[in-house]
Amino acid sequence: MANAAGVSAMTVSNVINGHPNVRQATRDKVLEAMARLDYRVNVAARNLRKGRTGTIGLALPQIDSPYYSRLASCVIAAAGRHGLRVGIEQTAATRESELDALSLSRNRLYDGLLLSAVGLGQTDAERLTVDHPVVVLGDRITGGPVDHVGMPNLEASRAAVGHLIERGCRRIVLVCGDVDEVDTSSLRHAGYRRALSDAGLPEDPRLVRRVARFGLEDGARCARELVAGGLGFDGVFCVTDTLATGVLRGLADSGVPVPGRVKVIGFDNLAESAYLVPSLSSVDPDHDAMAERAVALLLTRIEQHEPPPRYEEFVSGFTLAIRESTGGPQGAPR
Amino acid sequence: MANAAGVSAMTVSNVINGHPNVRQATRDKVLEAMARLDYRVNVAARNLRKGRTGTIGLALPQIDSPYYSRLASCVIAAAGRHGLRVGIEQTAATRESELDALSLSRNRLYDGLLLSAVGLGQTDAERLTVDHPVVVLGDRITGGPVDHVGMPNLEASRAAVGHLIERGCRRIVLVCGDVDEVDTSSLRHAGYRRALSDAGLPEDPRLVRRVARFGLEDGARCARELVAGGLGFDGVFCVTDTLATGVLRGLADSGVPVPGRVKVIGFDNLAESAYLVPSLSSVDPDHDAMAERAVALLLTRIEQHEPPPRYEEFVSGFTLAIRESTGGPQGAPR
DNA sequence: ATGAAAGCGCTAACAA
DNA sequence: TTGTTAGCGCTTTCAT
Repeated sequence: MANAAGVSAMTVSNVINGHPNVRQATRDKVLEAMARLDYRVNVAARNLRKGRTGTIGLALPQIDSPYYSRLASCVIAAAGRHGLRVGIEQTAATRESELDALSLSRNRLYDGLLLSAVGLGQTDAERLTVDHPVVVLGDRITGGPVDHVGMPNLEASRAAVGHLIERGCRRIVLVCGDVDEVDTSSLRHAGYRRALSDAGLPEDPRLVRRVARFGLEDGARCARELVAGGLGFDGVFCVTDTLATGVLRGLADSGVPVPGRVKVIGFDNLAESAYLVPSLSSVDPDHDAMAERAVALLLTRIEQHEPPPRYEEFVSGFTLAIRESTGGPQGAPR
Repeated sequence: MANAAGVSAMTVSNVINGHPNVRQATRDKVLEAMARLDYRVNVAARNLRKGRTGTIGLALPQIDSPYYSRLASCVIAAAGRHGLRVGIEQTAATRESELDALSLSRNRLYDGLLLSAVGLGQTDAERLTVDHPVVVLGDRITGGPVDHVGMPNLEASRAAVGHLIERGCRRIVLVCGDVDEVDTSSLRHAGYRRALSDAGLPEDPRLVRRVARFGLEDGARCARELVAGGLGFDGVFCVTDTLATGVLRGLADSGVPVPGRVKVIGFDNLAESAYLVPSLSSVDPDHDAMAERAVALLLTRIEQHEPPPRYEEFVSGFTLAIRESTGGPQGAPR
């Protein structure tokens, strides 16, 4: 390539990287040769030389889920704005695969890792203080010793349940996962309890329903069991929209009208939620802000390779999207 | 690293790559040193030397859609089975970005590219015969000169519409995109027409509804307009489940009972479809088979770098998932 | 069974 | 402004 343009490799490099000290005539000569030979830089060689790949890893349980695919989309967009590309690693929510994803960065496949932790817990946090940048997403690991970007779990859940109460619900079910560890379920459980106590409503532990996984089928089954159990309830707060979608279906299976007899609200505000019948009310966290912050933070850590003086903790804002499932007026968006 | 183990770099390399000619004692010595130093291979250096990255690209319009995230999931799984990783490129369905994705492989970031073509058309097919392997997915480019993996569009659409007819529908709407070019819409349009003619039903061009995009909102709007238009129809075949989900919502907005007055069937069989109210009947193509075939084919092309003697054309099988929206018995899966 | 030499294609540092 | 030198860490080839 350099020969073809009649210059040195260095000059070609300077042209490609837009360095200033190249005469226009030389630049043109190089560009012409590049076009003529259909030249492409060899990224592998550049990576080796620079010790950077320009790619960050995003480890998440499964891309094949409305929530995570949206997260991925936001992260890819944010990374693109910073000139980075994104490699996706699916961990199936297992602790082991999440640790595997870490070592991929150590292999210098990635300059840094965004880890959506589900299998790892707070006790693993120290394993994440490795020699390359890591930013943790999700609710399992917070407060260091690692940078973290998360959601306003407690406040948003409190607002969601508060909304159900405002709409007249008095016996409100919480559909969540295991609440014994610090994670999404326990934090949102805390918000649920807070909202009840705000309103002076009693807690009935039988109304806290735990599901093993956050799938559509789990929500549907849970709702059918709930109705069959004959407990009596007039509101349901689900810790994810996917669960809530399943719950709506399970309630339909059981002949329970929504929002007539039971009101339902979810969390995540998936695109699909606005188009369900009835449309699903939901907590809408600021996904874009989270992704942007996570990528920006990771990039900072990549660029200054000393260990950070202090660990960053970012929590996004949120709004409530009120729709038919809690008696809101709206059908589908027009 | 080599020094630490008291051997040459070559021996370390042989151990890492599992070459046979290493004495057990030597191997142990190396493994011990690797563990002690927490050694990781430098993938960039390996890539440079080998001229391969072990990563394939997957270019698709947007990861943030139930259909494409599922495709990605299947492809990542299939690639994993073949020891490859996957880089995802979002093209926003534009022709330009799809061509960009091509040059990323030329940069040797990827060993080959799986291109889910939406912006490119048949006339661009020749631009895809480049010096690195490409397999095209989707319905825009078929029959070479490039390898292609696709769906049984005509037969599956014919079966879907045939099913509506069996269930008593006589005036069946088709919701699709532009049918003037060869693509998903035109192929499924052909299947629709075939099913009508199979049954001796007349075609009414007013029942063919074109939408600009395949989003939830497009389906919903289309359904509302359809009802408002007062045409009279008793069945709807949508070319994607996302459109169908929107249509169900639009019909609900218009007070039209499904399946009572109108029956609806979609295409793709998304996970969500089984949990809608009513649950959505759909064509279920074999996504896993497509992904597996596409990755296997790409790998073949990567390994034998001569241009292929002939271009491969793979079409997956399909089944129909019959649910409530066409009068099927099932509610949500139990 | 192990090692030495060479070089993949690029760019940082320095020299001209 | 341009070129020279060197080396990133690995693996292919060939020698021992």
